[in-house]
Amino acid sequence: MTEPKAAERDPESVSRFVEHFAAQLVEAGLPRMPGRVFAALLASDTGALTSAELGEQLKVSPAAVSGAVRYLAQVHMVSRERAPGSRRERYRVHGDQWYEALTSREAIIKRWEDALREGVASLGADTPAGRRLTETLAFFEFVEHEVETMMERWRAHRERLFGTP
Amino acid sequence: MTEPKAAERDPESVSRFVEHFAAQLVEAGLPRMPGRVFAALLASDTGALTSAELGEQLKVSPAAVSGAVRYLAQVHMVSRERAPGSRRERYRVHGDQWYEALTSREAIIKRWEDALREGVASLGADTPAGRRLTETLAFFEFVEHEVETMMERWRAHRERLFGTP
DNA sequence: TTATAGCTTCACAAATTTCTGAAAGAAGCG
DNA sequence: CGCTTCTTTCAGAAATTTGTGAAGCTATAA
Repeated sequence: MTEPKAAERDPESVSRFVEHFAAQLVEAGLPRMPGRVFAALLASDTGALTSAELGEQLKVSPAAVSGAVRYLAQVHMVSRERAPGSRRERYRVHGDQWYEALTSREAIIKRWEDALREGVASLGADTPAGRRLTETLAFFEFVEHEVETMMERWRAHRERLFGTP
Repeated sequence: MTEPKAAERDPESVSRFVEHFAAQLVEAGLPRMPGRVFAALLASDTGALTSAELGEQLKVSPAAVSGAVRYLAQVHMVSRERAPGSRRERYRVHGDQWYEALTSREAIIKRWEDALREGVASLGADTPAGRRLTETLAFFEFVEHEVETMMERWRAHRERLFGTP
């Protein structure tokens, strides 16, 4: 073989996946750079990369990485950690953590509900439009609760599939 | 009273709700104009409006309405109907229909799954990264199924709340 | 303490997205 | 059959979003 023993990871393959998956995330509403950063983390072996590594792999400036990571941390899709005694920050995707972030999106649902309640109040609960908004509100409240129990079921299901984490 | 007997709907209140709710939709990833159009339909008494009505209420050109509606129809959030014998098109938000559109987003999930499968294949199922992707894939497959059953539960729940549709 | 590696912030340039006006295309109606 | 009314398409203007380079901060290390 001409290949060195380790480092089986073909950067090209990795990149192809990263860009492709990122594209899907973007289509689902995530801004581009956060999408790429997240995909890169997901495809990394350790599940964590430093700012520099991300910048190099994605061919973007430190500033871009910084912005993307800030976004991802804000929506709880990654966590930042700092190896004690190094000013290198590393960003990690925590399996569970981001499923929660993705599915719950609690904040968003809550805000929808608020907007709907406001609408019902100002249009009148006994008008046709008010009734429609009321039903929509009920739907979101239902979903909110369902998602919670779904995540419990997921944890059980996962353990069954992959063994206790 | 100085108010005429009907038409209790204060255009100002309606507009306030429309813009506020649309803003939430936008934040969740919907393009702006589709968001506004959808909110306007949701807040209408009949649940359906014509192109002209939408354009007037939102103060936008027919072209903008056309584009927005095309988008919404494509993702099944509204349906178009044409009163027989009029070239006026009207757009309707069908309660159930759009919940499904919102939650299922089948196409999107499917594409995520495809991208993940591709990643597992090219990174190797027995690498750490491959294992992470495999688990993520399992999560989506799980969610896909759960959403389906959730919608069944919703229909039951709704009937309990509002009576048979 | 000072030097320095590394992250962040900011102003601006580039690319993308979004809306409009104008013209072209359907479909009922006389 | 043409007229009229409505919708769609298209090119371009306007606004927004994204990413960069450079300067500024912070905290480790010497």
